[in-house]
Amino acid sequence: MSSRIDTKTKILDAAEKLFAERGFSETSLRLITSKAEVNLASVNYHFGSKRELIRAVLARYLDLFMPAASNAIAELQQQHPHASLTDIFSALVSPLLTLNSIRAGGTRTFLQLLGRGYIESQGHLRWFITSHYGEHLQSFVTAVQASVPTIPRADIFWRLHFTLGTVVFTMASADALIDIAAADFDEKNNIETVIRKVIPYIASGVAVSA
Amino acid sequence: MSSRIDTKTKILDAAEKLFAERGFSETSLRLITSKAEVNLASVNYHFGSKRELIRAVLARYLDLFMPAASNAIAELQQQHPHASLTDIFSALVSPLLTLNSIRAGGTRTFLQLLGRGYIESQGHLRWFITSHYGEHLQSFVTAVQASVPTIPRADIFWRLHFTLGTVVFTMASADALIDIAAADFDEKNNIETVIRKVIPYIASGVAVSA
DNA sequence: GTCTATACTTTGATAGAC
DNA sequence: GTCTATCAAAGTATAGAC
Repeated sequence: MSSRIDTKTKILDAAEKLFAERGFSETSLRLITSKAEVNLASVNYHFGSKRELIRAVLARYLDLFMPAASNAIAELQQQHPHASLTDIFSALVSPLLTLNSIRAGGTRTFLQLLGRGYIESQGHLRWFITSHYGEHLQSFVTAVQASVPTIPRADIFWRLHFTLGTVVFTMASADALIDIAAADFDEKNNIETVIRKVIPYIASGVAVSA
Repeated sequence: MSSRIDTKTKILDAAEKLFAERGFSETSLRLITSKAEVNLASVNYHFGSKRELIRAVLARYLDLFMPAASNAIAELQQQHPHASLTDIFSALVSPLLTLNSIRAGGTRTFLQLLGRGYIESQGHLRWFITSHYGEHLQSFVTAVQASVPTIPRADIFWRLHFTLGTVVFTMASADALIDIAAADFDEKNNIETVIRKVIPYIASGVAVSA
């Protein structure tokens, strides 16, 4: 019985599925609460607003992914003190794919939500992530800096944001791109093959000598 | 007197300014029509819907930029039959900056609108652009393919979409990034310096041998 | 052909009873 | 914690004036 799950979780589960499928603005609270079989007003009671609900949906994934990611970076640095950029980016793949064991399609859902959220939210999500997961992010940035010591810090700042854009945009439109690649080039892709394609692109861009 | 401008243009001017400042979903039609000093219903009369208005605002820029861009590519290919990827991307800078002569801050406004629109619109804008400006896009893709003949077509497809993500996301958040770079690295940037930073990144990523 | 007044529908949010 | 009722704001649609 789904009624054994508490209301808050029922809302999060329904919202996550609908947000990933339809985007945030196209998903009404009434649709979420009807799918979740809870009362409309319970969203406001448990989360305060739709914006906070979006954050909460993402936080469930970020709370798993961020520590796993910075652990993976730390392990990499222990075993390979001079890890390459490609090594660093590749180290994030396993924590990403682990999300599939939490929920079916977890990796895809998380990256789509992150992509859509990062842009639709007009900077609110950027603030939320940097303030809540700043330490994890910093360990990643430090690892990148160590791997390309000749690149000025300011350049690394810009290029990591270029990289964020590449990843976030690609993941937000991953379904459409996979369909197009299948139709035009007869390629069978999934979220993991797309991740594997993007790593050489971003590693090359971050390391380029201007 | 602003009343000498026709209603359609008054709506487009007001909408463009507000969309670039606040984003699409944060800008109501009532705000647009009150700034434009026209009746609310005139948006529906002239454009049919808010979505169509967004398209029309972008189309004013795309109608200028797309032919200018494909002309610039054609000229480059005549003068440098073996132009590099960096040459090709750099050739787009001048058409972009020309938009500043149409309207103050035209380049910045266009790229922000394109960035925000491309993601918020859930694929509708992708369809609109490829169907209305497909020939111009194709001449660009062909030039890229010629400059990196050893890269498979499918890889170029993916990497050009990675590039689109990089550019679109960066431009959509350009104001915030410029502010952060000023605070953290004492850098003074504007939209042109950001464009100059992104070119080596994307040129390197598209050309990388996987 | 254009424009305006007005009303319809959906949405996020909230107050108050239980 | 949950529910009903209700609100204000937003996108949309239409009838009718000019």
